[in-house]
Amino acid sequence: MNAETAERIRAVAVELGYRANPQARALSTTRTSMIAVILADVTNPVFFEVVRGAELAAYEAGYTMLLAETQESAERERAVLERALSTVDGIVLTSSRMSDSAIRQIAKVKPVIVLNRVVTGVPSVVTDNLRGMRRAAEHLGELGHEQICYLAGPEASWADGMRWRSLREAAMELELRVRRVGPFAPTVNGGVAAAAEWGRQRTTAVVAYNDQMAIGFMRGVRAMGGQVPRDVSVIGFDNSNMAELVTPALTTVAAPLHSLGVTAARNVLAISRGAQARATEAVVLPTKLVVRESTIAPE
Amino acid sequence: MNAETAERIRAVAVELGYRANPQARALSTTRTSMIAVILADVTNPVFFEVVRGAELAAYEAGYTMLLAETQESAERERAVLERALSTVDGIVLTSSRMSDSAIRQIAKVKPVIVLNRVVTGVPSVVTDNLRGMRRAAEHLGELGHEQICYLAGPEASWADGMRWRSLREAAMELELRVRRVGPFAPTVNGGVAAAAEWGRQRTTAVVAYNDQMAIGFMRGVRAMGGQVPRDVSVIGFDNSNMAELVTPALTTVAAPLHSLGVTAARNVLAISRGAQARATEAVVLPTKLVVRESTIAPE
DNA sequence: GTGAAAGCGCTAACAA
DNA sequence: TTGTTAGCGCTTTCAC
Repeated sequence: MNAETAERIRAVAVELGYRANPQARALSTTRTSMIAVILADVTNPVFFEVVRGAELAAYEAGYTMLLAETQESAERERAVLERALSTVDGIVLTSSRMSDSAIRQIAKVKPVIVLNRVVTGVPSVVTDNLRGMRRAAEHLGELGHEQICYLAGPEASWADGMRWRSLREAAMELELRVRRVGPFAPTVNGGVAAAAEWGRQRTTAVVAYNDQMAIGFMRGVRAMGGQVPRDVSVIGFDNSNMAELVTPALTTVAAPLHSLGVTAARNVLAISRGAQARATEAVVLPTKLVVRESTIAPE
Repeated sequence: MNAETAERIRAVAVELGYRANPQARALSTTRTSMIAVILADVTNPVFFEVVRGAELAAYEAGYTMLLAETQESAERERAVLERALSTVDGIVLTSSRMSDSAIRQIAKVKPVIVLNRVVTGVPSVVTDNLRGMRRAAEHLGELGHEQICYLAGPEASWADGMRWRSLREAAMELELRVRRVGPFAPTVNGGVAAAAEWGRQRTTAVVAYNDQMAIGFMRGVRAMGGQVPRDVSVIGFDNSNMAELVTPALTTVAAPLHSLGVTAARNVLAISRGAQARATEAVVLPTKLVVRESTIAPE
């Protein structure tokens, strides 16, 4: 058949509204052109850009994104994974509640990329927590603060552990004192609770596990009659869209949310197409400190 | 085969990690147990709860949700739909950019539910804009305002048309004066632009197309040296999670975001299972006015 | 290069 | 009831 007739056939096909049946194709090729993104909470602004990035990367590669929310429930995460597993060509796991070994198990069956967490043997994409926290500490140091209180996020969170350790190390080098309160839920309400805790032994500066907590903290301080940044400087983490809408606008470590999503999706696609995963090496994406109104020099 | 052996087989099956292949099943049944949710902008807080509701309803019914973002591009919407169409059992269309007839076309091929828009012949689920706007007008009237400025959203938006008309009617009955400025983009920046426009002929009260615009408006007013609510009362629409985080906290008409998502998903599933769609009747979900700090009596 | 046929893993219709 | 078989619509292999 020559190229011209092929073209004509194609033309008639679209005219007739013919669409290849993806299920039939999938059945013989075992590839569905779909990837799954699993996350704990669609409501968390941190994920917006991640989801958008992943969807964009998928779209560009001709893939469709399937999104499932686990509502922070391990049981639901299993159920969701169970369902998606045989339907997709790869999985992006965000804020998973599962154990490392459970994740490795899944990774044996389908390509998996873990986001913001390191699981040995499974490729991952993470934020550069280390340098992010370092910049936060430097900023505070430059302003003249001498003591920092870290508002910890969820206990089991890999990212929380990294952030706290990074902050502590940076503080040590810069000769700042740090302490840690928590753990708290990584939400606005968690931040409010953290404010109460902080109130019992105040510091002139606070670094929160994430923006949501930082925002809650500011609110808590205000409820206690205090004022940010006059009474306490606060730094968040993520630079979610909330950060600049809040008053005072939040100084925060900007995580590369969009890139995180794009990179994760691309990598999972690459692996599913047979690329050799440089398994052990996590891809580390850079952060940057965004200084806004919530940090000033102490009195 | 008796029930007992059936059970044993089942047991062995899970032990062996057997999973029915969904593609093969879909091929013979023509049902995939997936629904698609199409939206313009994952980043818009209005959709969080909608998406969550839809995902929840899907999950409970044993379905998986496929999410696609159109980035406000009609072309992308087509492409996305093209891809999803033969992969899902039903489609929830949110903030579609397509024409009514294009939507009807799709609805012929697969069950479709339209959200926050009425397309004759296609079942839809909408917010009760009428009573919502009426409550907003009443609230302002009770406070003693006599003139209201409506900050219009996107021109082509069905919801914008409804909201403006509803507000105007309510105002007329309550003997308030209203005018309309815009259209503006339904975003924070759109609201900032609206503030400039409003500044040329001020009113003591403003009702915005949505929360995002209301927030942008407040910011714009502040940038112009004004203060909310002292200089102008403002009411948003949606009660997205931003509304209570902003300072001053935003008075807003709460749209039933979660129910919208749940209802849409359930209905599309029902139709796909053969339920007779009460085609023409849109399901209208109730709103409620949430009074916070951004509205007070005029001076 | 072109065409025919087998088979992907399931469901449903049909015999037994 | 139980067992058998014919497809679902594609891809791929294999013979021509």
